[in-house]
Amino acid sequence: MQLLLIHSDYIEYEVKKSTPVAEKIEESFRSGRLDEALTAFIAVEKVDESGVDEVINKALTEIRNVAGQVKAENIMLYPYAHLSSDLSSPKIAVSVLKGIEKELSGEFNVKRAPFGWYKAFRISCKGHPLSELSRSIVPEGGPVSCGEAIAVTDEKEEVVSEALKAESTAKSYWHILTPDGELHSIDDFDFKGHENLQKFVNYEISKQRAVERAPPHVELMRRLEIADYEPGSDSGNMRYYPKGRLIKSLLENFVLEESYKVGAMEVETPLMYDMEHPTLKKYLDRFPARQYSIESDKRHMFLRFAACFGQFLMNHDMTISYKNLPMKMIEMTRYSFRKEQRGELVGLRRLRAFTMPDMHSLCTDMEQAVAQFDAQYNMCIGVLDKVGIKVDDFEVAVRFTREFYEDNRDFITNLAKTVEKPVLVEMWDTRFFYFVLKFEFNFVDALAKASALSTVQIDVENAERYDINYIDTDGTAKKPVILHCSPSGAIERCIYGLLEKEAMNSENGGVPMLPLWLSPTQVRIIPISEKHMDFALQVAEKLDYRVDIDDREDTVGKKVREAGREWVPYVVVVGDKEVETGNITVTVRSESEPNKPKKVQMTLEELNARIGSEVRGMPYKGLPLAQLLSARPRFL
RNA sequence: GCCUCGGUGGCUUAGGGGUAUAGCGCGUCCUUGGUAAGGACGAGGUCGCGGGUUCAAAUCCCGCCCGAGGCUCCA
Repeated sequence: MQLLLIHSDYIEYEVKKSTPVAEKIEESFRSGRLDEALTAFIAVEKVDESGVDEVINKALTEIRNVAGQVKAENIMLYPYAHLSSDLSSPKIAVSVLKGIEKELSGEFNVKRAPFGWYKAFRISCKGHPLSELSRSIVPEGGPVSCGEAIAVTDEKEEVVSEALKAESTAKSYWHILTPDGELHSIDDFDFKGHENLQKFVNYEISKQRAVERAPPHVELMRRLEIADYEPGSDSGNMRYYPKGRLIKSLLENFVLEESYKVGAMEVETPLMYDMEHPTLKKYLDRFPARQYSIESDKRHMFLRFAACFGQFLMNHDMTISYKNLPMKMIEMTRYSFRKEQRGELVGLRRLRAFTMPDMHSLCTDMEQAVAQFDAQYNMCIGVLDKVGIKVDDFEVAVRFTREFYEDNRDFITNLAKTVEKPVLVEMWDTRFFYFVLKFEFNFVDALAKASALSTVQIDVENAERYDINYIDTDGTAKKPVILHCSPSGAIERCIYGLLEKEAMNSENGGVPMLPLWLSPTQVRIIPISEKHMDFALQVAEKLDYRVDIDDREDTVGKKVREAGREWVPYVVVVGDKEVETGNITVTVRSESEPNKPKKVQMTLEELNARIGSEVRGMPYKGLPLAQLLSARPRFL
């Protein structure tokens, strides 16, 4: 069903001429008018025939919902065939319209325009934000658009699909699940000791999102010369300075390495796709709004918003045996593009072009998929932990259908046990999305805003849609269950999380810094005067990590201050004393307090060993900028 | 789409009918300094764009563009 809702000052109609399918009407029915009315233009479609009652119920939910929001007491039901090119039989259509009319007539003043007549009508749309809305309603089990294919591993409101439309009609049951397996209602749950979860719940359910200042990471990303807005591009497309590029690159490599460890094959797929491709066309014809589109000669392309497209199309062409399953594929999408609305973009939190690891696992059946889900849940915890975002820094949301829960109760409980804290649960009576089970780890920032990082979903639809098969033991082709997984979430969002975390740390009287393996400068050497430069160079030579030298003509005090502002983890001042002994005094940022630097005497070997043990197993790259600070340009 | 605020040298910013502050940064020089900003001098701006009012507009008025935040919305 296609539903177009117009909140109007008035709507009036008058029948002109009957069509062959016209319903018989009384004289009084030939014209009608309602003032201050919500008009529902309705086209009943072929697919609705498979679930008439359900479609009626969904339509009622929509209409009641909107009528409530705009405070309309009068409702005009107006059959409007032109909203769809695939109409139901007239008989069904009339029964649906009458069904809706009957249900609404108790609560509202309802009129229904006659079906099957050419009618003249006049309407005066109010023009406020809620005054014009359209909805598509599809019965469960009916064909759905291929759009869910592109569904997303990044965050809930970006899940792209028919399912999203259905979301407004989907009834969500919210709970808090504690590690003991108890499902608590949100209202009764005592959030003492779980303040972040409270914030997350407020954000997610109560939609408390107002905030009075810019997020702290925006200033930090610029001051630390990580990333910046690029006025020459579209909003939400950032530029990354050398330090930011280093951090991103290390994070990207790290997530890829972790994926290789669990057996994922890295692939690369195109950034743009043809809108006319048969598998994608239907979806894109219907919902052209959210992606960048590109005219290329005569072809009309769009930019991907995840790697699902490319990988599923690749899977479709592959020959896959049950012996190959579970089969994992990953791509570090640089970039995924989503044309988010202007006002939704913020710093590194929400972008229009972002880097997201997107891994898909093909599994033989639900049992294997659930086992994989469990393994990947734990993998995601480990990945974020090493990135520097600990279990305490995020809140877990688990979303599933009631049916899945009843079949897998212990499994779900175990998810809360694993993180040893209560998690937010969203449960649906019926499956509106392409997945039956999903989790996300949500970072709650300095302003109590939540955003999803890692996520895994069990997808039970797209193997069918993309016609992806594997050959089972008996020689027949079967459809796999597919897991979507973003082990870390968007890379930019990890950086945002780290910066926000340190901003909070700083506000609480801590000394902010990035994890050592991500710090652009790991050791800063400050020679006291020019005559100590030789020694400084020797020290730099003997250290194995990213070491730079502040050789600028400034006072020692100023250089120390600047090293602090850059969050340099180890600062070494060298002068006559060091030249004499050959040993160094190191200011250790991680053990310092504001205005109370922690200084430790050590040898170069000891410093090397100390850094080595802290960054063991993590990716490494050399300095992203000149070693001598005097040779570095300023980026802002 | 709506609301608020903003657009002045590379950055941050003051001011506001008579073409303009200051700090940082940058350059030159002095200082060769031991853990959170040493000093002096200098270069650098048609005050977002277009129109209007005026003897005179960066300043007032109108329109537009761009940015930040919020709201709303979001296949």
